[in-house]
Parts: sequence; C-alpha cells; structure tokens
Amino acid sequence: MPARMRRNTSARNPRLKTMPHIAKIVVDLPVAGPFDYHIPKNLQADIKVGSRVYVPFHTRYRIGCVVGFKAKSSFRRLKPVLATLDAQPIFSEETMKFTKEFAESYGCSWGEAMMMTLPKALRKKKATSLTLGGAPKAMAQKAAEMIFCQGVSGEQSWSLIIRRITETLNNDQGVIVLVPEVAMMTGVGQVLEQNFPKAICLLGKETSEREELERWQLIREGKTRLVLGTRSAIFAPVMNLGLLVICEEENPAFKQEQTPFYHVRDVALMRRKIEKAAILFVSAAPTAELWSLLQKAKIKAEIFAENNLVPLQVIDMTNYKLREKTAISVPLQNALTETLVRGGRSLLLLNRRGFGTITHCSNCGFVMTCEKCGVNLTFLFSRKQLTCRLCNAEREIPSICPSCTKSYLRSEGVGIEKMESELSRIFPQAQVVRFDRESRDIPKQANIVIATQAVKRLRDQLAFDMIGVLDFDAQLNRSDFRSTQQAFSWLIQFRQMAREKVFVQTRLPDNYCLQTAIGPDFQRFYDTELKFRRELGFPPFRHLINIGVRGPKEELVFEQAQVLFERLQQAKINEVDFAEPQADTPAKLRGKYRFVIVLKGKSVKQTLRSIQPVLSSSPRKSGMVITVHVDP
DNA sequence: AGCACGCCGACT
DNA sequence: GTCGGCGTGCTC
Repeated sequence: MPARMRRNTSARNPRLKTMPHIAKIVVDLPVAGPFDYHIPKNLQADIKVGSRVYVPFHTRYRIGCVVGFKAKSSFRRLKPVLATLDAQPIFSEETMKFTKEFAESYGCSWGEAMMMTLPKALRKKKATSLTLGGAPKAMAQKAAEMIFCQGVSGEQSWSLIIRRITETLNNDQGVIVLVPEVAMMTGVGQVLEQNFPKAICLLGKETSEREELERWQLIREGKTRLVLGTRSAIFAPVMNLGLLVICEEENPAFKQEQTPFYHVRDVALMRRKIEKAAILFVSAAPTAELWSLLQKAKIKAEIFAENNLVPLQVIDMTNYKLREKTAISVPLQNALTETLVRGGRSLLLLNRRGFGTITHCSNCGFVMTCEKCGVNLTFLFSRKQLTCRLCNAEREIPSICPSCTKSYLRSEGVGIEKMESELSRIFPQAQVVRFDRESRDIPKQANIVIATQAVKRLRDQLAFDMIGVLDFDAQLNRSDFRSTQQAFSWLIQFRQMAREKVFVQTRLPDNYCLQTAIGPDFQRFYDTELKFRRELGFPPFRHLINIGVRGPKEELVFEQAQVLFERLQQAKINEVDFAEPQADTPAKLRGKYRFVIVLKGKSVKQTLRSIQPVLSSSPRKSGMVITVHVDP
C-alpha cells in the first residue's frame, strides 16, 4: 500500500478520536474557520467535540469551541489550546449541528452562531462545573409534526397548547414556548405556572448576568424542561427538545433587527429538522410564509375562533370631503356618539405618536429634522419637545426659526396627541385618553382611547365596544412587501378586541386586503397575497438578501456599495438577480448613511456561498460597515 | 471584530 | 529626521 494512502486511512482511524493531537476550533468572530490548534498532553483526555476552550488568537486570547480533530495540519507552527473551560462539553451534538445550519443560512460564522446560544457570562473566560446527565435516553421518536392553531387566547387554543406540552413533558422531552414581547410573558407565564407549577423557567426577564447563567445551567443540565421566553429563548439548550410553541407567529418582533437578523420561525424550523421536535404555531392571522407551508400540507391545521368575529365596516373616505385625511368621518363620528351615549368605550387607532409630524417655519419653509437620521422631528405636546421617531433623540423647540429668525415654528400633521385634543373638543362630555409605547395602562373611566399600535399589548386584558381604524392606508402603503399581510393580521387582531364592531377608514376600499378581511376569507386573502409574492419573486418563493453598506460619509458609502456591486457582477453568480445600489430606508440612521444592494435567489445557502468570497475579498474602507440581511 | 503593519503628511 | 493619521490584511 502506498504511503500516502496509508496516511489517509490512519487519519480516519477511530482510535485517533481518543488521542487527538490537533483540534479544529471556531471563535466568536466574523471570520471563516475552523482554526487548527495543538493540544497539549495534559488536555488530551479532557478535550472533546463541543468543549469550550481558551486559545491564543492573533494578538490576543479568545473563547473558542472545538468542532473536530485532525491528525495533521497544513500550518507549520500551531498555537496550543490553553485550557478547557468546563468539566464537560458545553455544546451538545444537536447544538453544534443546528448552529452550523444557522450560520450557513444567515451568513455569519459558525463560532458566532455557537456563542449566541451561550449566556453572556460564558462568552467570557469563566469556568463552569456543569454536571450533565448521561447520554440522552433513546426513545420512541414521534414524528416531528407541525401544527398550526388559528386563534389566539381562546380557551380552545389554550387547551390544545396545554395538552401538547403535557404530552411532551410526560414523554420526558423538553418544551420551549416563545412569545413576541416581554409584556406577554406575564400572562402566558401565569397560565403555564398554573398547569406546570414546578417545571417552568422564564428567559428574557433576567435581572443580572449571574441569574441568566443560573437559569441557563438549569436548562442545560436538564433540571428544567419547560422554558418560556422571548425571541432569543429559541436558542435555549433544552435537553431532548420535543416541542416548540410559537405564540403570535405573525408578530414582527420575532425578527431580530440586528445582525445576524434571524427570524424565530425559521430558526425553529432548523431545530425541528435536527432535533426532531414538533412545532405548534399559534396565530389569529399568520404570515404568508407560514400559510404557504400550510398549503403544502406540511402543517396540520386546528382552526378555532374564526367565526365569532364582530362585523367589519369599511368607510370609503373618497365619499367625504375632509380637511385632514386622518380626521373622523361622519359614520365613525355617529358610531362614537352612539357608543358614548350608551356608556360604552371606544378605541381609535392612529399609528403616529405625538402632536405634529412636521415642524416648520411659515416664513421661509425651514423644516426641523434630526441631524443624525434626516427625518422630520415629531412634536410631543406633553413634553413640549421635538423627538426623532428613529433614534429617539430629543431636542427643545426653538422659539423662533433658526434659519431666517423672522418667524415662529408651527407643527402640522396629525399624531395621537393632536387627535386627543380634537376628540375632546368634538366630545366635550367624554373622557378621552391617549395610549402609545410609553403608556402603561388605560384608566377605568376612559370613554374614548386614541392609540398607536402599541395598544395591542393590552389585547388580553381589555375589550372595546367599538374600534375605529383612522389611517388604514398608511399601513397598507408602506413600502415593504409584507405590509399587506401585516395590515390583514392587524385587522383580525383588532376585531378580537372589539365587542360590537370595527370601522376602517380608507381611500382604497377595493383593496383585496380589506375585501377579504370583511368575511373574513382567509383562504382568499392568502391565495391572493401568495400569488403576488410569486409573481414578484418575493419570499417564500424566492429569497432576498440585502447587502447593506453604511458609514459616516455619503459619497464614500455609495462608492463602496458601487465597488461591491461591480465585483458581484464580475463574479457572474448564477440564478441570482441583483439591482444597482440604492438608498436604504431610512437613507440615514444615527449619523450613518445607508445604501443597499438587493439580491434575489432561489436558495439562500447557495446565494450566500457565492457572495461570501466576493465580500471577504473586497477592500473595505475604514469606518464602513457591511451587513448581510437574509429575508429582510 | 480588532489589531499590527506600513506608507504618506506636519512637526521638532 | 519622526510622530501619527488611517488604509490593508490577517487571525491556526
């Protein structure tokens, strides 16, 4: 046998697994790996795949994770592993597989993905003494089904959720329940605590790093098998995962808006594939992406509470001559009066905070804008201040125009503060209150509540006799391919908050979103929506990958984007469409100008694989940040 | 990401 | 001459 072949066979020799000399290690940096390290004799017995280790890296020391072993490295001089940090491998085999899949699907490094599953304390050089149980018991594996439960907080939905959790726990498997926001954890937590008093562990409300670590350890050691949390709880190291419950699947909060920009639904699907866990999606009106899975018969549907929705009345605003387009139409005013007379409570929705949305000089036309984001500042009457809706920066309102100094500044455009005062004028006998993201609750004596979408927080706590949507078109017209589905979902959700009727003011009464919401005809809405998505090449049919470039100097950012674009063109990537760099929305945020190159491809992984060499080989000017955003 | 190396301008 | 600005490249 030739020597070369003999070496090959010996490299595959399983005995080497017990006597490794070189470890393949990934680190928490946006760099491709793994990196080869020499294993000193004293660590050879200890070090395993999945071990968290301390290694010298470049000029510093870092935390890494062992992802494999090899007998020979092409690097001449290897640095040594300095220490293993835990008594046992901290990453389970499943976590390693799942994070690899995550990294390939979102364009981050394997190391970065792995570190995301750790509490903050363990991303640093902190040793633990984990006492993991033996290998997880092999058990009769149920098919990892996916169930869609339509209906939100109804009795039937809850009994289904509780039943599935009970079955899973009885089967000695773990459960993760995900809610979109912290505000929802209290209510859901109470129900779960009543039913599973000992088992539960809450994530996302930790007060300290220490507490976060303690809870994480309880889960990792298998002492807690039921986890409730927000978005990042999808990474909880639940042992022998049997069920994932995703409440309010359509909520945009399930999408992380910072790199690595993951969506909980898609991460859950990855874990399902690898850990063979069932998924239960709960939603009144899900995303089109989920409905599409439902159509492919990949998901079993349980439809509850669809037929007891209150009537929806569309008010065609083109029939009314109004000074302000968000003002209240005659039918809506009548309905408000009627509800008021009967002592009922109404909710009006207007998704704009503050008093005025534009503050300008009537003499020279100067408009107050945020220097860091470039958008008009919103005037908050309650604080007598201007605020930026994007970066929340606040500033005083100048007494005279800073540009021409000849006139005062005036605020125009309607926000809920303005509506509040207008409503008090129209209904002097009513108690009018306002609700936005800064509000806590609604006073008992309120007759009319004027609110932004933040009022959805209170959905489980209170109902209104009548609900009026003032600016439906603003929601429908957002330049985002998901805006129609979001508008549809909102209408369904708000109807669940109403006891008698929902009114929608619009200038687009024939839009399919409204027309199908009246029924409601879910099938027809999603059929139409998915037809458009297919025609326009949007998810779930094709996938978008945004390459974002941002930096402090507009010309330089554009130049950088142009360079990237040209290099992508030269790379001649098959089956991927891309357009020239364009201004991102917003074009400027927190002092950084933003451009984006939008790519469209059939396969995310394949597209990422083709663009990554281009990105890493392109010169990056200083101060420039380049991000990859899958399915924005 | 984060750091060192290196190549050009303003200064003792 | 040399101190230091940032553009460039590398991390086993």
